[in-house]
Amino acid sequence: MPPNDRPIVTRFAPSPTGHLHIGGARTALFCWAFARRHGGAFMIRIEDTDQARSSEASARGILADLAWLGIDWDEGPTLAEHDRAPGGAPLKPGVIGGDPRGVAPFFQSQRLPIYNGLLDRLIESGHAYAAFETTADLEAKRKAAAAAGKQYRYDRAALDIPKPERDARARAGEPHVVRFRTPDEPVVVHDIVLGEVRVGPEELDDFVLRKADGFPTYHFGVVADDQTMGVTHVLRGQEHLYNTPKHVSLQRALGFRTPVYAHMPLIFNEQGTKMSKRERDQTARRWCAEKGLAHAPDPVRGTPGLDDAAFSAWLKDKAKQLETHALERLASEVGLSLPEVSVDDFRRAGFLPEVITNFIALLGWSPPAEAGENVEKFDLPFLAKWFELERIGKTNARFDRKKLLAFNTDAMGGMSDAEFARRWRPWCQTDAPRLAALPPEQFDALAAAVRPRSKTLREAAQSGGFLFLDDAAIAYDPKAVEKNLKADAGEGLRALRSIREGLASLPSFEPAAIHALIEQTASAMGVGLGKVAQPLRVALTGTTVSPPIDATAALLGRERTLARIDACLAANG
RNA sequence: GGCCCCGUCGUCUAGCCUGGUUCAGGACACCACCCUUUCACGGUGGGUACACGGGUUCGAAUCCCGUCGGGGUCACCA
Repeated sequence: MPPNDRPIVTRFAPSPTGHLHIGGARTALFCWAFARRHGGAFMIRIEDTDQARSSEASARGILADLAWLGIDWDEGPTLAEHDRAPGGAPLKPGVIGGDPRGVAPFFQSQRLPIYNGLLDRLIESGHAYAAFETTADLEAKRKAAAAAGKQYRYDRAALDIPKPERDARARAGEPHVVRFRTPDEPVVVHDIVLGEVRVGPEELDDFVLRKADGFPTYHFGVVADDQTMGVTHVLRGQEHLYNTPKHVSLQRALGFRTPVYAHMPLIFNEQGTKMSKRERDQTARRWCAEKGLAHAPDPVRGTPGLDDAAFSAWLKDKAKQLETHALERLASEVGLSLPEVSVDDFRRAGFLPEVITNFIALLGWSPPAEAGENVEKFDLPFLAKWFELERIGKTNARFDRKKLLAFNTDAMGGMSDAEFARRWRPWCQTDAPRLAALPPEQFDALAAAVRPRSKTLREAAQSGGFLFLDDAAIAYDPKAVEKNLKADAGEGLRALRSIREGLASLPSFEPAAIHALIEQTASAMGVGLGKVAQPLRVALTGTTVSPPIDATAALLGRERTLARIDACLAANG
């Protein structure tokens, strides 16, 4: 299947305009898996031709996200070990990336001479020409076409200018773009996933190859680079299907090979629309509108990005997006959880990288029967062993966060306490520093107490929150107090006083001893365990939910446990 | 709107290419029960799908056509 007998080279070519999107991660994963499966090379190329939106920081972030997922590249920008996000998938130590075949640079912004050389050839052979319309001119023409109910296509007005004059004006430095003279012939694309896709010449217009700023457009950059960098297989989302005829047509004009194409189904959100960053703003906006908020909630009101003017403008305009930090501060302040859309969102939400790669691999792909009956849980080596383009489906997939969560829960449940602690620590270092600062023995004990009942690393961290309450000023949930302390003529309070005595004189303040004491207390009172455990839980945490109560008390230690019971008795007794 | 792609449980999918072994298998979600010191986990059981309509065929989820539905795309963004 590889064209000729060249070794397979796949590439993932993100444009560095933000975080790595979950859909992009799947594209990268499939490119990676295909290369691994066939002993080929996987390359990263940064498509930073949009000077206004691209940033080096974004490129580095995307690289770090890929490495975190466990997707390594054979060729491309290098990423040093210390630049990888903590807690990522195990990858060989050292530097990822490099240039074994000598096809660098990997940033398109550094390949301008290559594009310009190719462009000269194209202009020379009459396949491309300079055009001088401004963006405003074109916009007007588009509007006019729309008003007339007609399909807009570039009218080739520039071709009416005699070639010598065109070239002279371009040479003289008049601002212009270079357009491709699209041949008047249909193009048939052979796609591994979709089959043959035929596009007539009336569908293709003379698209731009080089922008007025001298940078190539996506179409031109891709075609030039895939050829010069020896790419054999192009895997990308179906939203690119219509670009492919353009690329094939260009390849012919340039005498280039056409790589094998595979267009993958799209990933949708719960609402059945494309997953995008906007969703996060929409979620927050909807919430604020429902609450009838006129300005940001007090603690965050007026903080950067959340001043009254910005907030109300954002609230009214669906197209507006809050600055990332502002949006997240707002959400965390009001306890709203934003839908995750980028890999980093998922990382911070406490998902494990191997779970994410497993899950997204299943969006549009499934293992062959030979790999086992109904296999659904698998790791990267499995994917590298069994991945085939032929098994990529055609139908768009909805991203089901509940299923992802179930996968993550299973993965955490399958870990030993020690392994969990080892994996949890780096996450806490970046996302829950208070926990990471705990003494190692206490951290490990907390990890063990919290692991079996947590679905994500973040949830585990939240479960440990009780440790950081002020012993003397715990906020008691009124309903919990009523039900567990005051009901039945203060039965809970009696249990609390009784267990306090026992706790004070317990020789060893270990979970097992505490557990035994709770049992004794309960049986002495002639009640079930819950009648003792729950009041104690309310006293220690203010709520009815916490890790196992014996572990909770042991983690707190005798002194703080007694202090909290006394404070509770004082406040509610 | 033009062009194109897609259409199996609520969701992700297996099966479709090479019609019968499938009154359609798995997973998540859901419901019920069990377990239980909270919250979770876990266990057992359950309901739910071949979009619709025509063909072809002894026989269709599987092949063909149409309808409807969903999506993509129509930039000096990628």
